[in-house]
Amino acid sequence: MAEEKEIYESTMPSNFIHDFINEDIKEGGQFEGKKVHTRFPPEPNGYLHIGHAKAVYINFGTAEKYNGMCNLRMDDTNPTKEDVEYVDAIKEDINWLGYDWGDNFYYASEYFDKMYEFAVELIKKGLAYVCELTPDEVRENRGDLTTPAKSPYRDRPIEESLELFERMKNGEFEDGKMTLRAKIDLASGNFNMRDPVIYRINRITHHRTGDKWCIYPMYDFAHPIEDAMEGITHSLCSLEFEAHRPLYDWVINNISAPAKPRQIEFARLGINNTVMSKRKLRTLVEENYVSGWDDPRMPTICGLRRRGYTPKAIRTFCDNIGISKVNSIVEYSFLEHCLREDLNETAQRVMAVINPIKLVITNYPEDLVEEFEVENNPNCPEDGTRTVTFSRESFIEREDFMEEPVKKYQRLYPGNEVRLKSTYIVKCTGFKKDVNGEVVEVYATYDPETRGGNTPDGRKVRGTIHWVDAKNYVDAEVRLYDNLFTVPDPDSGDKNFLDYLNPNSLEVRENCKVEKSLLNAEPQQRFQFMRLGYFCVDNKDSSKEHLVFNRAVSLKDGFKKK
RNA sequence: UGAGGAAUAGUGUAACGGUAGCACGACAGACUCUGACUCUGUUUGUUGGGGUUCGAAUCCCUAUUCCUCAGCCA
Repeated sequence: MAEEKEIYESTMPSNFIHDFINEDIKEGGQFEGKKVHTRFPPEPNGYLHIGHAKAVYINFGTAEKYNGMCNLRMDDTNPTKEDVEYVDAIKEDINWLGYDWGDNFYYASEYFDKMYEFAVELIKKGLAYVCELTPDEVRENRGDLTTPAKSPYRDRPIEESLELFERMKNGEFEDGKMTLRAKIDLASGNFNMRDPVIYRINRITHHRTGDKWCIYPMYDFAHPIEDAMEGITHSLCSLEFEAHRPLYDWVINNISAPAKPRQIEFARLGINNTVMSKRKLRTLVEENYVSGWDDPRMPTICGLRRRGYTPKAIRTFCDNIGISKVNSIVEYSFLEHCLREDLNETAQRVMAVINPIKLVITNYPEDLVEEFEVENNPNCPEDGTRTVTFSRESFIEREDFMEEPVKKYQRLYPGNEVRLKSTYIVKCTGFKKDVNGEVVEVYATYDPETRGGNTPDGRKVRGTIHWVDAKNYVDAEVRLYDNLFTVPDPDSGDKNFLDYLNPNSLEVRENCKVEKSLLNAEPQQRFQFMRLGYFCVDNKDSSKEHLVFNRAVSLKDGFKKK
């Protein structure tokens, strides 16, 4: 997959975050003279999806634009859900998207010692205390929108908290028995400030630190420290952390922080007809509604990759959806547009028939086989040509013949002429039906004067259809995809999102006929099947013996909609 | 009900007191050996109500709607 890596020049349009950064780095700004330093901090507990791609784009893209740096950091402060399995997958996906963190790869767990020290510092300053409330009791004492919280342990003497915290660390108390809480403001309208828990006891083997720790810091305490330790200037995150910013700043301002990063929040990405939450994606995988995290219908990065998406298409998508603080839902068709735009430039054209029916040219010699040169990409003459063979019998799409044509139909029907792409003009003379009344063969005659598909007499032939020589083809399996969900927003409404699953999101065509040139196709290679769409060689199931193609996206069809 | 955010064409996003623009979509046409691509044109918008100003999407007031927060998740 390394060959997919490209160097991009920054095309990132400006946005409100860049406005803030410009203020910060100019003369007199809080980061004057400093290099812009961002970070992308996924928790290694699942696979990255297109929503993460936006966050990756914003953090890495911003650093790139300002000639700064972006760290990749695994935010592994809660071993309960985390696993190394995800670390490598996350790295691969970010890399594939075209971003490079260089040596700046970190784990939040690297800072556990430092975080412990900072916690002790807070206790010593009288800004944190050990609390013995159970989770239920904490909830009961939290108060509500108008009444303040209660915390019976908040006046515990500093020395006592210091001792208890150390004993917490040493494993003297059972899980959940005690927490360390920051002493802030029990009456705050912002619940995050009502003496938030910053350390909990949790005896779980951590995938990095093993059993060294039985206490783990909470996100709100850990994250600002992680950022400060790495010299992050701008900590860019999504909107739901807005209410956490006062706490983020409180931590930074009350410990001996080596740096004072600035948190800026942006709206996360929503796309219609799919779901984006890790929990729901996990459900789809674990309950076998899809074949895995990389099922081509999934909005995961690995799913999109397998489907045939390109890093460039995803980056263009991010460039064009913009960055703001408005919660919005982007249309899935816009993502598809970005893919078509890229693949139209780069994908080689080939002919494939995914719903075959036999076409017999009755006046063509039985044993003649002709060769024709076909352009690989008419929009890109420098991509050259390839040779295809043509003989008396070909496969064409069933949809390209109609016994009784509908209005404006310009393909094959009795008496009508079409061009077989690059070869001859043929005229439909008849067809054969089986006992069920199903058309099984179409007959036509060809006009030898039109070799190459030209009309020396200047007559207009409206339709051009693709075909595959019945003497020279390869069988293939083609997988066609539709939206995973039938409604724009499966999350809304009273029903479970699973109730909106599209039963027809996957259609497998086993008996497809493709050009022989496709025998040399590599996994993940993308093509335009003429008139059908852009297809990608499946990176798991395809082999020389059994070719499998995924349709990444169809071509726009100006006919159907009329 | 407390706190914090946000409202610009169907969708997304600009305009930072001075002509509401761009992209996608839709529609119409041109071109075409892909009913694709490309090209041309059309369509549709500042949440409501007040105010300040020569001038308001932008500033002020007010109303409305939507989002986030009461995990020992991140």
